[in-house]
Amino acid sequence: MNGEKLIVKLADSKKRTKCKECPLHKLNHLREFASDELEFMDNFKTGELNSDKGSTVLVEGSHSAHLFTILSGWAFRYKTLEDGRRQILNYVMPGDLIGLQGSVAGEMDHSIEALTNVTLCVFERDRLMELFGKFPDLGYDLTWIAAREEQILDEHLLSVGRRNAIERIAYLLSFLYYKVSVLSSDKKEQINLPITQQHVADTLGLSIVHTNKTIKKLVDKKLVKWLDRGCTVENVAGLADIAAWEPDTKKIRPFL
Amino acid sequence: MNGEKLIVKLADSKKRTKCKECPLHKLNHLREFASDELEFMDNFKTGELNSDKGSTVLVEGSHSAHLFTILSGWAFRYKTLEDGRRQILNYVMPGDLIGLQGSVAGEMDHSIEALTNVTLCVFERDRLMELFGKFPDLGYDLTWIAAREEQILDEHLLSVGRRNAIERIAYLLSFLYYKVSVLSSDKKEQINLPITQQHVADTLGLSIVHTNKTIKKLVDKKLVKWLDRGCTVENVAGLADIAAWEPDTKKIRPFL
DNA sequence: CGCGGTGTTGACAGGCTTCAAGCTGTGTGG
DNA sequence: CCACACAGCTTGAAGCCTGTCAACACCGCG
Repeated sequence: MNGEKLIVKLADSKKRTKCKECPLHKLNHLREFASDELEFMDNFKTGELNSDKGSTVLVEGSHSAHLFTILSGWAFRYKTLEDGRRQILNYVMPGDLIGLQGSVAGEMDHSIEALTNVTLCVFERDRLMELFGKFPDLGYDLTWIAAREEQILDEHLLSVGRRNAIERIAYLLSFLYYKVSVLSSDKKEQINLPITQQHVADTLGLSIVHTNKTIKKLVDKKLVKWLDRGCTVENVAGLADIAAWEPDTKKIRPFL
Repeated sequence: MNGEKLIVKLADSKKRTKCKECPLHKLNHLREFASDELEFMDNFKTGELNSDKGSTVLVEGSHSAHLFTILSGWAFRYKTLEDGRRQILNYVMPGDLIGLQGSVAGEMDHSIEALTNVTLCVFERDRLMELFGKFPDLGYDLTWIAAREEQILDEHLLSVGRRNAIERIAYLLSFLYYKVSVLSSDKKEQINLPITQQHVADTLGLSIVHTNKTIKKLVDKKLVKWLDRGCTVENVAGLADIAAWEPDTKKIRPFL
């Protein structure tokens, strides 16, 4: 459990990037916008937000009036029990939407913490109905996004419920590898995951000690390397094999 | 794991209930439809389907062209690993929607099995875009439903990842209790859950033996009774207390 | 320099799984 | 009407996977 800072600052509004110039559009796994959609989004967007590494972006129980899309950086969603036991639910990175539950259910039932410095795109939830009314395609995309998140949670639940320690870790690392890999255009580049072993443990329902010893087995098999505060995947296929898991290869996905 | 029958039969079309006369509207936790919405839904609905207890309603990997709402009966969503280990993801009962993932992602990534005899309402997924176009409110509801399911999966993941055996079982039984309780108007009636200990084990990532021994502890504390193929909850508050869980008390929810 | 976050390792305990056997009730067929 | 099979529930024993406790090494940082 990290010492939780609540440092969230509004970015200089002058630095606000126009949706038209959104760097995420360069990524070829995200669907294209029609020009009127883009115009609406630019208006729907009310600003940007920066969160420092380690800070809490959204707190469980808050009544946030916002929706966010990650522009840069990593974060993770998590819940805790009264006595402090923490369960990481999923990881979010550029192009991912957060806060939909708060917008729809009225209250966040999980928190979000920044793994690295993070820049967020802020949307007004009050205008969500307008989005559904004027741009049915975007409304459909929102449902798509929610259903996709559900699919991922299904897979995580299968892992935590039925895979053993080494299978779980192999699953998580290959899952994250594939999730990040679509974000970098340079395929040669080594992919580094900015997580600690504590994060792995809290994602998979394991203790930190056992996680450490199990990761060591994967390192010995030369499937991954563990560096300071992070790991690099050396053999994804080997990992996916241990986990008996195959990634979703569908390319294009919607985003807001 | 049950011997899987694949008996799914189309109900006699004469028996089709009009959406206007849908028995689910009597339930006061479901939101009301506007009359034009109701008319559209009646048209959107293409028929009804009956599934026998124990049969598989939807199979992982299938490209179903349908969406379903449960009219009566219980079922559960699950995934399996190659070697047969099974993880139950969630339970569905009257008013719940299934098949959204198949509609949105193109392919089901989990299966659904009937716990009791089940009657389903069938919708054409081809007309989903029409729904979003003509009835933004219904589109919003769909997103709401998907986000709500996500919320439940978050809670399950927390349980399986971080709660111990007795907490997990206490959580699951009180969760199911609250989920069913809104369905019966008669509050005095004892609530019976038509699941076996094997289902409990497969939902919570436990072995059947340990599940049995842990349930015995709850029975000894007079929190539940276990009957033949099912259990009755005697003290929900006691269960929720063990699990350190509080149910979502929000009343009204959308449905299709 | 000292401190806190992170990773590493060993010893030990215990929660949970596996194996195995038996019990009960229900349904089916001769 | 009884034999038999089968599904679900119980119970005991043995052992492993995983958690807890404890100590230490490393490193960046105030």
